[in-house]
Amino acid sequence: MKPRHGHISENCRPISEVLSLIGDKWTSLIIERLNEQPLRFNALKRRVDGISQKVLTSSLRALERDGFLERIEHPTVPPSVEYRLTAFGHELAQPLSALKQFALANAGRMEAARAAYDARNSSGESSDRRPQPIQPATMV
Amino acid sequence: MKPRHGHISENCRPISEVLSLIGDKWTSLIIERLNEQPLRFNALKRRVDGISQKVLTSSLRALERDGFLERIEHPTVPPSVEYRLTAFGHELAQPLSALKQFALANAGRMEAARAAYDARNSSGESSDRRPQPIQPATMV
DNA sequence: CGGAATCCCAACGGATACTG
DNA sequence: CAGTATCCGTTGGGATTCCG
Repeated sequence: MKPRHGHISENCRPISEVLSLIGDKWTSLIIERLNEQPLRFNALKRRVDGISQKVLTSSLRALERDGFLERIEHPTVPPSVEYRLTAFGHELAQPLSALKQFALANAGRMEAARAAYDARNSSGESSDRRPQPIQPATMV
Repeated sequence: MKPRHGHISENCRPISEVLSLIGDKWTSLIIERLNEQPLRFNALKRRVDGISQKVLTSSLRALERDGFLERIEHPTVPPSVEYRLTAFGHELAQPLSALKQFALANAGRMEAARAAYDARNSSGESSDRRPQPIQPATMV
């Protein structure tokens, strides 16, 4: 995808580039699926439930551009296009998988921490820091 | 930060949550800095060059909410607030660091792949954004 | 089937300005 | 020092339509 992360100082660039690539809503899921097996466009789309055609296309292009996957066009009728991770892509999938393992293993802790935080601060909030109805902070 | 990633199918949720937290422009850099040592607000801001106070604040809040860091307010004058990763936060820093190592080790390959891709379809433009101007500053 | 092209809006995030 | 509050441009990405 695009370098959503604007200008970043020299040394942070690589990590920022990778994160701007995989840190979006869908790309990590795409990599997971393709790390299992090569897939055709619509097969992949079906397995990444909820993704739009537009976003899938642009995500695939971005991954292809950075060398993480290859797009193989079969000259058949109707058209058939296969996407598969390159060796480089499978390498990327590893640290990404580690992050996923962490996430799965600690989902409970995160949720608990959130619940505690939200209980601590004002009343119930679930997902986000919002405009926040300002409150008489301290003093029960 | 915010769950920028909308609704995602059940089993992918944890990874999407983590990525929506750290996958933004700045959070991973914040975690890196705090993984080295606890820092006060402005010290941290100085070390994450270019970040705005608003974004730093909201990022810190998000990390605090998920239990990855703690905010320690010292009742001094002038005010002094220390941010430090929790044990949980240091755990998160590990897979994140692995990703960074991958990024650093393969920055060249990515750039080469991009150059090759862009050369290949240099019919005016690639499907995505060009590289961006960069500024000098601090580390990763 | 595998896209490209458009439209559109909510959000991310930068730049001030102000405060305890 | 460590934040809040706002205004506002930019971008991500969903929905829809059209094409080879």
